[in-house]
Amino acid sequence: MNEKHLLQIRNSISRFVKLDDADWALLVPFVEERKLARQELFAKEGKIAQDIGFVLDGNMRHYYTRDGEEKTTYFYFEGHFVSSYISCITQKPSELTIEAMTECTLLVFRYRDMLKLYDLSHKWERFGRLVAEYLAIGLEDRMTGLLMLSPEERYVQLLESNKQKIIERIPQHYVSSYLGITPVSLSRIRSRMTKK
Amino acid sequence: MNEKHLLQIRNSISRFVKLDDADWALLVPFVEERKLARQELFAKEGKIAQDIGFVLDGNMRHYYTRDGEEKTTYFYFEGHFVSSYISCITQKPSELTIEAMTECTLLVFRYRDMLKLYDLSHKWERFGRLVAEYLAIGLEDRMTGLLMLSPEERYVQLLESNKQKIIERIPQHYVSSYLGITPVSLSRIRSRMTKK
DNA sequence: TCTATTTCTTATCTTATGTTAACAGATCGA
DNA sequence: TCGATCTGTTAACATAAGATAAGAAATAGA
Repeated sequence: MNEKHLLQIRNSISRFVKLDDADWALLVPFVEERKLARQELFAKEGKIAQDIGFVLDGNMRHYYTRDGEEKTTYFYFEGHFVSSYISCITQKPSELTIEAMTECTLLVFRYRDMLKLYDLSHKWERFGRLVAEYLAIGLEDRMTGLLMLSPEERYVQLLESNKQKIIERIPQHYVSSYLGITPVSLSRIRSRMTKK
Repeated sequence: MNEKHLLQIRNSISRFVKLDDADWALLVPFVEERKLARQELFAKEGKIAQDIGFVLDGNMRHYYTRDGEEKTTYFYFEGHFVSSYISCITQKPSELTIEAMTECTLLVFRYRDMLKLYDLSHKWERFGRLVAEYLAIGLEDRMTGLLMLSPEERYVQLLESNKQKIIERIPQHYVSSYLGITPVSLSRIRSRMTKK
């Protein structure tokens, strides 16, 4: 196991809770490295998700399928966790699919092992709470944007946010899906904005 | 303190974690009953939220203000918790206001007391995790509806959900706000549907 | 009870979005 | 390298939503 990679995930976890070596040692045995080829899936609609990933390198997206069409609603970049988290915590079949958009390197552990840590350790339980809270904060923010802003305002908000990677590295028809509009409509919004 | 009311909140908490009497005794001293008049506020935009409420009786709504207009995005009914939760956990000023739509009876405790319980007890920490996960599940569901469904489909989904109370007891212009559309547009959707 | 306010519907007009299609340019993979 | 695929733009048309206003019905509160 690559020590440098382990250090990266440890640092990311430490943003939620301060881990001493003993806490950390509880997780390490469960972590393994995994490579995904472009277009390979990390989670699949209809299957109960088991894995939590940490992106060391590459980009991923998740999408829902509706009327045979893929609606991409989230992106994952290096240094962030990736999972069909709702499926993990509910233990119901995932409604979303997670796909590698580029070749990816991940560190992966199983959610059921995380549950063991929750049982073993108050500190890991706290980590679980803080992760869920972090997720809720992001979702709330996203939802209020959808309820209160026009598509054009949402695009401007995305431009002005700290999510430049989405604009820079993601094909536009996925970005439009993220904003809840069609690719054609996003193209028009962009063209209207440059004319001003 | 009304024992019957305490039992109600204890039962609601027990849906997340099984509490023995000792666990329960940790929270009880912090709980007090509060009445709100119609239109009285439970949380206010710009203020850091401190309180977690449990609705014993009455209806509440929360709204965001934008361009001087109130956008109502959530409702609270008897038997459910009410809070500007994001403001509590981030300790940043609330972006939303919570208002009693009818006269309300609540049980209330402070979030900072809940944080004490998190520190004291692994089991209460777990409760915090499960509550945050529950919140995330609800938000994810709401968000995907907004991204993937048309306003009309969202209205149908609401009709078919277990949220009938929203349709039955809430003025239509608040429901339209919850769906992310104008009252006029909701009225048209309803009229289109009855003609079919 | 009576009045003021709130709630809901309907109409008109404007505008943005969805849909479909055509095309050009970029990128991928053999 | 070359052809196939992917990506983004633009156009034309249909449709639905937003804005505004007017009026009817329901409700609240004195």
